[in-house]
Amino acid sequence: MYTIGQVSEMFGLPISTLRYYDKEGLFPGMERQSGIRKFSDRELEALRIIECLKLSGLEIKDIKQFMAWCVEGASTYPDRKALFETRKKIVEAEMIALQKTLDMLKFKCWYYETAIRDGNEDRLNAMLPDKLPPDIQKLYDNAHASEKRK
Amino acid sequence: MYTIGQVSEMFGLPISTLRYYDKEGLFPGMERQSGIRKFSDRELEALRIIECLKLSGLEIKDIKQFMAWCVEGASTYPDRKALFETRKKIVEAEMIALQKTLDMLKFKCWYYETAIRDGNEDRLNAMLPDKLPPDIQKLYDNAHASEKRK
DNA sequence: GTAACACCTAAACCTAACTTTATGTCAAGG
DNA sequence: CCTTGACATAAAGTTAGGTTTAGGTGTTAC
Repeated sequence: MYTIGQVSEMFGLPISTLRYYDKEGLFPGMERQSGIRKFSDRELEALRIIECLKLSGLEIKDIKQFMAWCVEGASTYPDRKALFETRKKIVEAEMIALQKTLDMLKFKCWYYETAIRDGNEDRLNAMLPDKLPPDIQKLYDNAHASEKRK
Repeated sequence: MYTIGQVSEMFGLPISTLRYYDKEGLFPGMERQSGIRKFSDRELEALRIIECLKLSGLEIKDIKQFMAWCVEGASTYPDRKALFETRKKIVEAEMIALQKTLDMLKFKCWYYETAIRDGNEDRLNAMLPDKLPPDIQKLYDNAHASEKRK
């Protein structure tokens, strides 16, 4: 059993955030001792899941729904599974988008490195859009690939 | 040269958003004909870059700074390069975090699939935290890996 | 016995990135 | 001529996810 201050330390989260999460219903059935919150292992595990779900882009109200399902019992297994399946698809799509973004960033790093060496962008402009060095061309093409023809 | 309505169509962005971007200084030096915005190829390219930079997590004010650097000329190449280098590092870190999140999601999908088959979580609880099937164990371990011991 | 702490609540405040609203200009069509 | 539609502005409103503030309680340290 931990106090809110201890949990704040453990997770590196402000106390105000933990209270906000509680107010939003993210710790259903958390114990209290004369008004003071008692975080048990169940709440710590909940917090770990909250951090993951937040990273995956879930909103607070959806996390609250998930926590409510957990309390409700075995009848909500399919709902919980569906939630994770949906998230998985979204995160997979996000990874692909992020890889594209990363290729754009790598290209831009090379671009400005070259511009700095040349002192201008003339040579670069002459290479664009399809006479770049092969490895750079790959980055450029991936970064500029349209989603339409997936 | 395009009107704001045409650009809105082309990029699938609301007109209000384009006007907002303009107000925030994301199209420095955009032409006007008797008050009406004229989007040239330069603004379209800017918009493409804006979309990428937004995806990479950059804020509007930083994008504005970048656009200002572009207008300023060759003396700002190092600033622009530094911006992209920083972004690159951040996105790379994000990819790793997202992979961890994805492993957690995959684990949870398996978890609830199993719970549905069993009708309860008893067998699952008995397997946790280190007697899971090997491939699942890998997901679980990666998802629960602490950042502290990187 | 009082000061320092750690906890509590309700409610106001904050920020980013838009969106909506209210009001107005201007050109073309019936 | 007058309505429709696309453009314009300034300013207010919205939403999520917190954070801050103001005021109060309860326990331990000196």
